[in-house]
Amino acid sequence: MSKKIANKLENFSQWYNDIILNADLAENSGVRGCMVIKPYGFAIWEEMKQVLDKKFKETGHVNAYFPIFIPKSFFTKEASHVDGFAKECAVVTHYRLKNNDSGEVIVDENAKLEEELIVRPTSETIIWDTYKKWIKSYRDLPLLINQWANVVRWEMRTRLFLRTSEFLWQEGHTAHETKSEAIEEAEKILFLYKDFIENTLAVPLIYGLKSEREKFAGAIDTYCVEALMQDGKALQAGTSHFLGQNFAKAFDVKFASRSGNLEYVWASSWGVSTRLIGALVMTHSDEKGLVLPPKLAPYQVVLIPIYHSQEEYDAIIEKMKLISCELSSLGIRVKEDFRDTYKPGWKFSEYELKGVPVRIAMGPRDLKNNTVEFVRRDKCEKQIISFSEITSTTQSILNQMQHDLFLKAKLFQENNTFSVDNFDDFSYRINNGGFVLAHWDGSPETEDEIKKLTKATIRCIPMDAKKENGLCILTGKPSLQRVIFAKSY
RNA sequence: CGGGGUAUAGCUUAGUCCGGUUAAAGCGCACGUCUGGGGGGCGUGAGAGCGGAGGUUCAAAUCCUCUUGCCCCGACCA
Repeated sequence: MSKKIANKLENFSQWYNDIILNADLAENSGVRGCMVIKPYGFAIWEEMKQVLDKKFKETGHVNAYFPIFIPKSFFTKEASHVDGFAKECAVVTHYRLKNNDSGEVIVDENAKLEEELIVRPTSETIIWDTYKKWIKSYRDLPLLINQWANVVRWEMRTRLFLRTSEFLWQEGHTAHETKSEAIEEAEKILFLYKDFIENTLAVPLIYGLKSEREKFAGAIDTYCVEALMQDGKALQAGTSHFLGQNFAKAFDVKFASRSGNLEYVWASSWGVSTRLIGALVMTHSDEKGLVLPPKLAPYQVVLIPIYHSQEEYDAIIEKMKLISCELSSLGIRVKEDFRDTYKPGWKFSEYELKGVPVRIAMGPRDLKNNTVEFVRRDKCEKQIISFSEITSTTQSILNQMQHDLFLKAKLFQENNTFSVDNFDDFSYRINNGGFVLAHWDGSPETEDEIKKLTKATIRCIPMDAKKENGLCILTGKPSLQRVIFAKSY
């Protein structure tokens, strides 16, 4: 092995970086805090986009595109929104360069913008400024729009996929006639995300509401889905916000209601980002490299010939092309790696690093016996199967693997979820990683104090949890239900 | 923004303390060859003037000054 992957238990961060670099998903760029998403990593994002986009369309949403630049005055209209983002905004102040006397390129100070432009950290403001023009009557509602875009948040410390200064995401922005419709929309999307992430990414989640401290700047309520990574830290995987009438009021978006009154519209917004690729890596991968759930794998099956002579090569390739056609016709994504410039062993390692779910190899021995060597990535066990079984075995293994990855991750999550009733147990569990269910008195001050003492934050307040009287682990004040704490990314 | 570290070939690093031939190695790359069921072996070769600027010296990767990038810790972070 010429490529080395750090031990996952000893150095999780290094392991994570090694997986991404060796699987060729992304790399750091010449721009501080920004990454290059390489073709293989982008292919995974494209798979995600395709599945999600279809779900959005099926639920009545349409795509559109809004500008990347937001005039500062728009941005400052919603007070809590500004507070939330002010410290991490990139600002465009000039529109021209020139050469100075020494021939260096400098900013032309005479080309200062009259009003600075904010590079969008999210698009609520520009979108609501636009919606004001679009919404006049209840007949214009609901307005259900999504956009696929990049956003910029000037982060102090960055990590590939998990936190970069620029990232790709989708953001949905909807406008509704009534409060309950907007809430219903926010919840609908929450469950759409949950379904997508659990069934397609095979990443098990917890879901619920964010606390006052953790919710989106400008929202009334933030719903979230959270996943537990293999190092015991939580990762926010998606959020959906009920915005109330906050943005409608800030941007004066009113509509004539059925009863003829002018009313402010009700809003939601929601998003998931390329961070999901980070979640995927940290949930399933192992010491050998990336492990991809079949539904998202750019290649679900890779075909690798093993041969000595040209005659063997020709005969094996001919057979493999038939297999390839047959699998493709079933909608299975197949990669034929018939290159003569790399050896079989090298290819085996390469596709393990890249997490391709199924590897089918065929050598002279197989050709004679009408068999292939079949290996599924998560188990890495070889089995010899006959030609006639290839399609059925592939189909069932892909399904099984998708299922098994989820179950394995789910089991990990369950084994690392604890319920505690006093602060000592709480600290102990938090330090060892995992989700910790505990009573909390509901005050932001207590949440802050717990964060200061243990670095744990409230990941979410479960929506479907049974009510249970208890005492706050920090203050001893009464509490009606447990909330979920964890250290997080 | 505070504390610490680091910068030498495409990559990973040695050399720096204590200045002295043509700056070294592994991986990768190219070519040849033997190979071929798990990143194979052997041989040949190309490739850097040591982050940048200035200084000390007969002589600087090595010493001094300034500067820049990156990494880690902290602060910060929906």
